[in-house]
Amino acid sequence: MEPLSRSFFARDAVTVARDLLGRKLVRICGEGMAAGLIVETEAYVAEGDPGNHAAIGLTARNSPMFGPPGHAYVYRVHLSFCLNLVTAEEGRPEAALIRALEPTDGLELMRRRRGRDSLKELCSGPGKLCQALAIDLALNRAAVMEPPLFVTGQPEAGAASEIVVTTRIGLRPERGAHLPLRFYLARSPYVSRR
DNA sequence: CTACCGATTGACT
DNA sequence: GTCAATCGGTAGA
Repeated sequence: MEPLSRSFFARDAVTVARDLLGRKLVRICGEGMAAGLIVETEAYVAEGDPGNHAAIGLTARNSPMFGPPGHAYVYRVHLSFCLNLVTAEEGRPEAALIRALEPTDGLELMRRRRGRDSLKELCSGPGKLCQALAIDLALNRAAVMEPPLFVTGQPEAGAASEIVVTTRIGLRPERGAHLPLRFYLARSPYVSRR
């Protein structure tokens, strides 16, 4: 299936975050392919969002968010990595955080990387899926419209695509914790939290 | 240089 | 539910 191209990402983060649900995130490297369906995302927006890393202005870390859409913004938090897909337009820092996948391809590879057997423990969190797909700082700023990392497929249709909108995970109250910017597939058992 | 702290996870009560 | 691990980004002296 064809990777989604620039125009998909060149929209506001909320629209992209919702539209990513049900599509497939594919990671290819020397060890093989690992992939899963995106079942949970969050949006970080340019205006009125103190939880956005870019809310403090341009820094060395958040600079990928100020670049063109369709690229990865990968950062470390504690011992984990998080993958964001930059959206909107250059100079307007918005991104969609990938929070959980339903594992579909390369299950044994992901099990080995995670050190867990259970399907539900492979990609049910932003740090978990980065470990399962071998995503780290080496992919920061990389285009996500071509191998080794890209998104493909059509969104789920019908009842399976029912979307729940809630508040984002892990933000302190003053960082916009009340904003309805988290999205997940209502019927998926692979989301990080309910 | 130091101090603080986080868009997390896993182990434990 | 609670809490520690562990490291780099950021601000400030």
